[in-house]
Amino acid sequence: MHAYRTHTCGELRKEHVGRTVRLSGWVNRRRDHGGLLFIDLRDHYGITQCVVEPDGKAFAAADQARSEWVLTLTGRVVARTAGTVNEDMPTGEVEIRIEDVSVQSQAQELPLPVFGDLDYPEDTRLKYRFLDLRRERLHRNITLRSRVISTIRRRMISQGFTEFQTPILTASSPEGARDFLVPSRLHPGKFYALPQAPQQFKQLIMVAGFDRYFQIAPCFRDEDARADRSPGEFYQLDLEMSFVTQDDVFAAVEPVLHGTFGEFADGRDCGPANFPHITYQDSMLRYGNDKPDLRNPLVIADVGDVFARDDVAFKAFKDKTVRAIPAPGAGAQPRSWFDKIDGWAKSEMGAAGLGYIVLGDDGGKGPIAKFLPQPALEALVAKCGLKPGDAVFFSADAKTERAAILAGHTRTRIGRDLGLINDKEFRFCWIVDFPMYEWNEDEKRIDFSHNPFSMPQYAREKFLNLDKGDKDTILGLKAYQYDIVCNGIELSSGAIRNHDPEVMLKAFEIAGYAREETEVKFAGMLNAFRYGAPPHGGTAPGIDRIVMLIAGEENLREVTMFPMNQQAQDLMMNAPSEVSAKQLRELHIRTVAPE
RNA sequence: GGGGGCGUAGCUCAGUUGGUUAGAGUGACGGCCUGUCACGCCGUAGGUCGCGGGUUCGAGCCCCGUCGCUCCCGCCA
Repeated sequence: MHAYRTHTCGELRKEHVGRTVRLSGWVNRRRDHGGLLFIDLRDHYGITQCVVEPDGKAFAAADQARSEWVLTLTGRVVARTAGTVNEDMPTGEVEIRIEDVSVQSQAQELPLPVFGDLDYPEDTRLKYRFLDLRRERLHRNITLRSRVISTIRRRMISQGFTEFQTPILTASSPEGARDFLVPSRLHPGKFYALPQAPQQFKQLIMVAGFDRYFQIAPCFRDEDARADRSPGEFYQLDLEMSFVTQDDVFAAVEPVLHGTFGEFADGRDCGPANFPHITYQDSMLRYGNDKPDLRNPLVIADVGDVFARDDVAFKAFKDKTVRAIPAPGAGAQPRSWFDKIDGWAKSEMGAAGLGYIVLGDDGGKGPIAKFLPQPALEALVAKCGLKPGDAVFFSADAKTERAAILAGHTRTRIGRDLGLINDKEFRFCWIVDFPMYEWNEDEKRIDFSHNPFSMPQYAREKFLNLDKGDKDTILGLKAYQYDIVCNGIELSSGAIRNHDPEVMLKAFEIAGYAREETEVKFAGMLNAFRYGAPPHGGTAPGIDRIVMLIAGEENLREVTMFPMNQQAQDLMMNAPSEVSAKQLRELHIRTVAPE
């Protein structure tokens, strides 16, 4: 007989009755009846009830065992009598009569119980991650993650993509997020950077003629965390294709994502196989962000012109962008509901507040209703598609973008509050036509608004002839830049790339990088483009976010095996940590305490 | 860097208007129990109420500061 097990804890059924078997696992639960001792033994595969009576020779040893001890139990499989069968367990028709107990490992009193599904504090869960991972929810999520990655690989390969690895130690690049730096021992004062994404490498792979690349790629960005943004590191399904238009990329990615979600949907509706296209501009207006949750039926309307009317005397909204967020049926909500929404906008969103109007059968009610005479109210109702019993909130700001963003948050808040969001569906869309540049008000200059390597949607000759005086034209330029969004989560960002060295130098010049500087910073890629570069493009869906959505979780930590906390610390491994003076000397590094 | 929430037993939480010795469940330990599967019953131990200061006759509760966790804003090509 094997030293540890003949079967797993999830394996035994009626047909095994009579066999002598050996199981190993953790004590999930112990029930002591004095005259009868039950031990539920758990491993990766399941749980099996084991039982021993006081006159059995194994009783004394079994009686010692406590939660989470690791035991090897040997005994005969017996059928449970009618009435003692547990129909909730796959192994519930049988149990093991314990004849021999071998203690492999003991456990101290647990800081985090494995049994049960209570919530525990995040820092405890992170410090004792190995215990949390034993619990059903995380164990299931992490296993799901593996299956999702496995199916993605299979789908990519079957579509003719080839997986390659790219360097982890590379060069820092300007633009984009803050880099993680690694000091060089051999080159004093110089640093490697961990890749924010294998962006340049995958483009070089296209220049190298490999045609269709993908990788489950680790990416590193030193930016502050969010629930859907892990601190430090995350994984992308990085992919790139040669000789493709934007539509070719869409056609390649849609079946992979839609198919993967469908495979694990478990009854949830994944929407159409071809994702609808929404322009960036439309998305900002109608949904108040560039990652709309299309499960939410609310649509924002621009109503600045209503408040600009001569017969409307509400000064606070004059000369401002005003966006209206409908709240269908909210007329039935108590006054406190409206106050709560308004208070939320003030405290959490830093807004001046949200005006609102409730539509009765005989006109509008609410703090600002009196400023709208009947014709203005009718115009508002028509624009927002309101009916009696509905309410409408207003987000107003002198800055259009601020008004739009507040409206977006409000749309989300109201959609959730009113229970309008169906959590049994996935709604995908492409956000297209992102602006190439944006105005940086703080530093009074033009910045790339997204990926600096994207191809502008503008004729080559005209683009090369742009100069500083064409600011309006430049800020109006769109790029072949697109995102995939699912249920309000940005899953993917991609572009048709700029493979023309002259256009690329010009693109950087517009964003304030001298030609010489661009030549140095992107020497490898620019140089490559001068030796025959195919038109190419791609995208990079976030693996962690895909798994999070499929698992129905709201936080990436629930689908990450060993996550860091919001302050980018690993509480289990104690990272980051101090290093020895010798290590620092070797790296030519001296630390300076913050002020 | 800024804002919101939380912090009481190993763990999950309650704790009224500021008022006697800070409670419950769970876990741990001991005892009883032959069919449980969140077993049940009895008992014992377990507390710097995150930390520091203040107000008060009196602070878990009020005020100020600080630390930790978390969510959000900034940031994230």
